[in-house]
Amino acid sequence: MTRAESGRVRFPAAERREQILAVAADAFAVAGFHGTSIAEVAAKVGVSQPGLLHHFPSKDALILALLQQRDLQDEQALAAEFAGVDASTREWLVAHCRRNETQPGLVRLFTVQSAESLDPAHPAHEFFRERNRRVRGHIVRLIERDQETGRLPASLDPADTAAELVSLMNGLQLQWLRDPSVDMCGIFETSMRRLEKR
Amino acid sequence: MTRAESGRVRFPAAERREQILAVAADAFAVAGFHGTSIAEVAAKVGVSQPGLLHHFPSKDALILALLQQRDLQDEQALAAEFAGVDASTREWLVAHCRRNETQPGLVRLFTVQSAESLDPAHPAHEFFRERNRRVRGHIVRLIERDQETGRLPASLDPADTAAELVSLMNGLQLQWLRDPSVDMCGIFETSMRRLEKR
DNA sequence: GTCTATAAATCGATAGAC
DNA sequence: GTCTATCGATTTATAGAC
Repeated sequence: MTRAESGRVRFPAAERREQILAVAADAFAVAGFHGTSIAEVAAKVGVSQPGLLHHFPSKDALILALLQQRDLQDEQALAAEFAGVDASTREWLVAHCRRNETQPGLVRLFTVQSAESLDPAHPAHEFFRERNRRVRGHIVRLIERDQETGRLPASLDPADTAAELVSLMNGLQLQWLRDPSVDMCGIFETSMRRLEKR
Repeated sequence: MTRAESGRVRFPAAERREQILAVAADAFAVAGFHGTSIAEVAAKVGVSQPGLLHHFPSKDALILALLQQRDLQDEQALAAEFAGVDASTREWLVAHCRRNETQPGLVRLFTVQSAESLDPAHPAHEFFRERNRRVRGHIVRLIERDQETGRLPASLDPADTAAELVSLMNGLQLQWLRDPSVDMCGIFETSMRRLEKR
């Protein structure tokens, strides 16, 4: 294995990018950013390491593109599912959870990277800061609307409750990844119904 | 900087070990296992890299010793605080939280390593599996005792509730590390009081 | 679009002197 | 208990050919 044919199996750039992102998603989800080498990703894709860097200029650019793409995809998929539906906070979050239950790889990617990115030197540090801000803001609005319609008690502090719900969801994901027998969404829904009771 | 004096500033083994563990705790908490090099830890301690490896035979041994020591220390400190006290689940867990609030470095170490150790190849994979099992088991017993004394509703499922409380605590830690303005323990206590009602 | 070749740095770990 | 020296493997990234 050295030369013979070289530059074999060419793909359109867009397609090759998707292949790389798919393999990188698994790798970063399992071993984290520093535990994954782009050479290892390239090998699994079936391309040389410089071949990979032709599509993504650096390792930092790769993981950032990966997280942004997957986050956007997931957000849009769920938004489409709830287009025009007047869902309660519980319905919306439980649906999100059920969706997560079908894609453990994606959950693991974001759980691992979320913790790793606490480091200001991590390439996705700002990405996760902003993402967290956005998610909490969204939930705050859901809660406030539920309070107006009486679906949630007015006594709840929207900001604190949003922080609690995000925390519970993130923590349950970690528990579930470590032990899949944990009823992630069942426990979350039980907790949300307790919130609804006066 | 080369030779001149060499082997300077000797320390008793026990003391040097503690110095190494202290520096390693910060490093692994910030950059994770793969993001930290033992040479970097050694330099901050003021010892050569082989000098460090004299006290811990490998990088794996270092982080494992670190996690076990810190976990044991923390567990004993809190156990001493509650010696002979008949604390409720809420009191016990909130006290744990308040203690955590005073040591963000330790919280960060365990939060980051907990996620990173989802990888079966991580040196602390089994450590965190076992630790999680133990912690949840302990909380299950606290809940069952509170149910017997009527401090918690008998309708709660102890195992699911323990998983929920551990998840909420872990998730809040992540939120708090990312944004220290989050009222980690206040939110946790509010959630626990909601559990007690009804 | 993909490769080979290689640079330049860093990694964990060992050997052996003091 | 600590060091220097060094091995061997691995890392990200670039240069340049096809």
